[in-house]
Amino acid sequence: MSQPIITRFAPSPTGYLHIGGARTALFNWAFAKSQGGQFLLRIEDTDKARSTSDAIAAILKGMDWLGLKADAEPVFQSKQKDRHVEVAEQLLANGYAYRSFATDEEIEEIRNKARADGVAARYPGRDEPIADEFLDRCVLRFKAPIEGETKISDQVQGDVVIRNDQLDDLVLLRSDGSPTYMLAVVVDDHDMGITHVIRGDDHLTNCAKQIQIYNALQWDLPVFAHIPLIHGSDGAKLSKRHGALGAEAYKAMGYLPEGMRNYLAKLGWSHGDDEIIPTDKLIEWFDLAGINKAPARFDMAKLDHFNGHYVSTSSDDDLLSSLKSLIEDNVFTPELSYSSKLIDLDVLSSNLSFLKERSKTLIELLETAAYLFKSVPLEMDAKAEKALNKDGVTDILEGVCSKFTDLQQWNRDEIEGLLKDYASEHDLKFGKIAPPLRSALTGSMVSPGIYDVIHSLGRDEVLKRLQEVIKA
RNA sequence: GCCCCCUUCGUCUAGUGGUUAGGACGCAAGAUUUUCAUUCUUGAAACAGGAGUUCGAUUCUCCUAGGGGGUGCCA
Repeated sequence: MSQPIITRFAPSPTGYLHIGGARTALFNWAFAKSQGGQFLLRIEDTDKARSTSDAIAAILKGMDWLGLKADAEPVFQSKQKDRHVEVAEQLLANGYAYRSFATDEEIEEIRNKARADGVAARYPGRDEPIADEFLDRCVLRFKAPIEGETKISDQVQGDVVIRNDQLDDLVLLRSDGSPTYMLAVVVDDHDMGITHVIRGDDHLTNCAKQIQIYNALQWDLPVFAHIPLIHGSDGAKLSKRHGALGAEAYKAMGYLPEGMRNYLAKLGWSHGDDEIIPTDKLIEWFDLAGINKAPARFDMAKLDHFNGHYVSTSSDDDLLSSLKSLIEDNVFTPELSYSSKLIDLDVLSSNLSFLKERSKTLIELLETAAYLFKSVPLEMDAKAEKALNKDGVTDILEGVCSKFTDLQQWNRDEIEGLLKDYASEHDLKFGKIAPPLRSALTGSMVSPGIYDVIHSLGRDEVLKRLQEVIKA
């Protein structure tokens, strides 16, 4: 039996779960699932000054929304401190680390000199012991090899070779005794039995340093896969300006986790020409070989396209629960033109079949459904007003109104038949009667199909809205 | 500065020495239609540049340019 695959997503809790992090998490999750392995979550909070509990909560919520469930409780790196220190001391005992002290000015001088020489920095204490008086102010540095080179065998980047003289003596333990990220990742990945490290390629150079630590510890290396970063639409680093929002923000904008997953999966990974990749296919198809080496740009228009697909193909039940969750959050005030308090979930639920076909996001869907929750007198926009002011409109509305009153069965087919009959009886083109009806019923010239509108409103409301316009 | 990575239509990508360089989003035009959206059809649109290697390069090598990352007692 082969060794089970274990991956992890290891965000630092200094902000929300942004789009790049979400994709890294998705890749780790998809890879683990595709291999029948486990996906773990580790919160890298070794920098206590920058870590916040709000960020932890946001990341957890984001993961949850995206449907990326870890196979175990999250590991908090800060809680592994003792183990990190233990490993650091082992490194010191074996001659792979040294205590170092230098003032900020001295450090800067050392770096400037190293930079001028084109090599990485080395620090006091490396070759001779540090004076006793400084011992309590020392950091513990890794004594990185100077000769030779370090090779990263990366599943995405291929073999990347970096000369050892380019890799500096990083800090393992800060002067207050706390472990740094560089030490902690190595120890935690090892202790958690991580077999595949899939992360952003901003860690590529660091990876070489980490490999040196693995070697000093005589630990086996995990498989590395450094994926390119996501850029904004202008090619620059992703920022708030172009979509580097938290996962929660995408939920608020009406995106579905499925749509997000599909879009994110396609951003930097491909499976031939396949575009629509539902989650079960993603799990079936995902592989490291399909990951692209070039960075990708974030494109909202394509996200919309994928999302629209999932909105219109989701079952009404699934859609309703997403809608409920969105409405409960009540975070879309600026997105929606009316108060979410007016939304009647039962009404919404029974009309999802035609609403979902024309919406790319849930917000769009709710916007399309707005006419359902308005009450007379309706606010008319300019174009609707115009359609109602044409000659003969009142006659048409009155005629249709009385027909509606007598209609036996209030269903779509009957309504369609009624309207068509009315049109032919009065020798009117359908284009003459639909616009004023649409205006009177929705206050707008843009709406779902007129039969759906009429049917969804119900007889009472239809008559009420028509009469309101007729008497005006 | 030094080190590392990247470069196919506007965008996401397929491609792995010989293809009319394919698909998707978006865009344009047309069809359908009661509006909008959908759907359908059609169209415009790419191998960053330069040297090699080769009978033949989008594909292999090198250089240049551009972009990104690293170079922290951040992760």
